[in-house]
Amino acid sequence: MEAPLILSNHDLRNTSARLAVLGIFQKYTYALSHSNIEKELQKDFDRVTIYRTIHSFLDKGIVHKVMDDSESAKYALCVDECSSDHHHDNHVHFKCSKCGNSECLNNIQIPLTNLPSGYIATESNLLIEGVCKACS
Amino acid sequence: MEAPLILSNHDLRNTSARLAVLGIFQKYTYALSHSNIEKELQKDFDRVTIYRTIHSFLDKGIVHKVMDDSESAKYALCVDECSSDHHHDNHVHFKCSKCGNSECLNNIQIPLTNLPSGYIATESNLLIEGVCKACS
DNA sequence: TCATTTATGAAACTCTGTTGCAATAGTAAA
DNA sequence: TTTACTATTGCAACAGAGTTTCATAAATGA
Ligand SMILES: [Mn+2]
Ligand SMILES: [Mn+2]
Ligand SMILES: [Zn+2]
Ligand SMILES: [Zn+2]
Repeated sequence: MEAPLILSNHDLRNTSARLAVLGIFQKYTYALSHSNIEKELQKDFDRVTIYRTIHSFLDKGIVHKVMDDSESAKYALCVDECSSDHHHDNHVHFKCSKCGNSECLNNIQIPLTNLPSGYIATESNLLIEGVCKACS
Repeated sequence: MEAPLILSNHDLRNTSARLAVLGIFQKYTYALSHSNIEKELQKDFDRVTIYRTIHSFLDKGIVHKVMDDSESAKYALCVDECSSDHHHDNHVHFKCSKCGNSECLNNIQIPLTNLPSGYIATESNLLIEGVCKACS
């Protein structure tokens, strides 16, 4: 979908910072951190603006957080129709130990796990590490 | 096992900082961050010493990193015989959204997942969020 | 006890992320 | 198109996590 339409569909104003950041997310197939995005941007937006842009995308369901054992948070585009109310990101994340990239395996569901009695699951998050298709 | 023995078994010198930090890990059933440990310590050790202590425990296989969507890294004692060479921590981690604690469910194995061709898994990490036994 | 090696404390630093506030830009209605 | 309103931006200042360097202190084994 076109970036300006994505923004208005998610009740966000069409600003140049948001269009630029969204364009970068669309360009890459793996999860990006704040610093990845900052380096990739042509025009210099303020660091804080980039943080706020990521937050608004997260809040409106344009991106989701990708867990990773790295120090800084990473984010990737949501594929399904996500909204402020609900994220549909029950897929597996794969981190390649060669290239370091984390990607969403959108077609692979996280298996249900039998928990001990007394534990109630509401969300789950599976990160698999290894070697990705491009690196193997 | 006694703390001094654990240290020498893992080729670490018996220092007061390490004994104190190890004692704190043994006291809690959930994963701890650097700042959790710092607050819990009676004697004031330097922040850097605590960081270095955690690193040496991680390196020698006394603790393992516990993934969590929180900002700072958390660590918990290894149960099996872990070493510098290999961590045996293929268990599930459970984060309670009420108390905020992350614990190791050492008896629950992470299920194997069918990856697309070209992907090779070497490690996996499953974080389940919900309500823990104590809070439910 | 002594020599050697490893650990610690202190200071300075980097990187990530947040907050408050004044200036600016987007939007929808006139 | 112009206006008015509100959301967004840039800037500065801040807080927290984690690292590096180096001189001093403590642990270990001889
Ligand atoms: Mn994803
Ligand atoms: Mn664990
Ligand atoms: Zn790769
Ligand atoms: Zn709980």
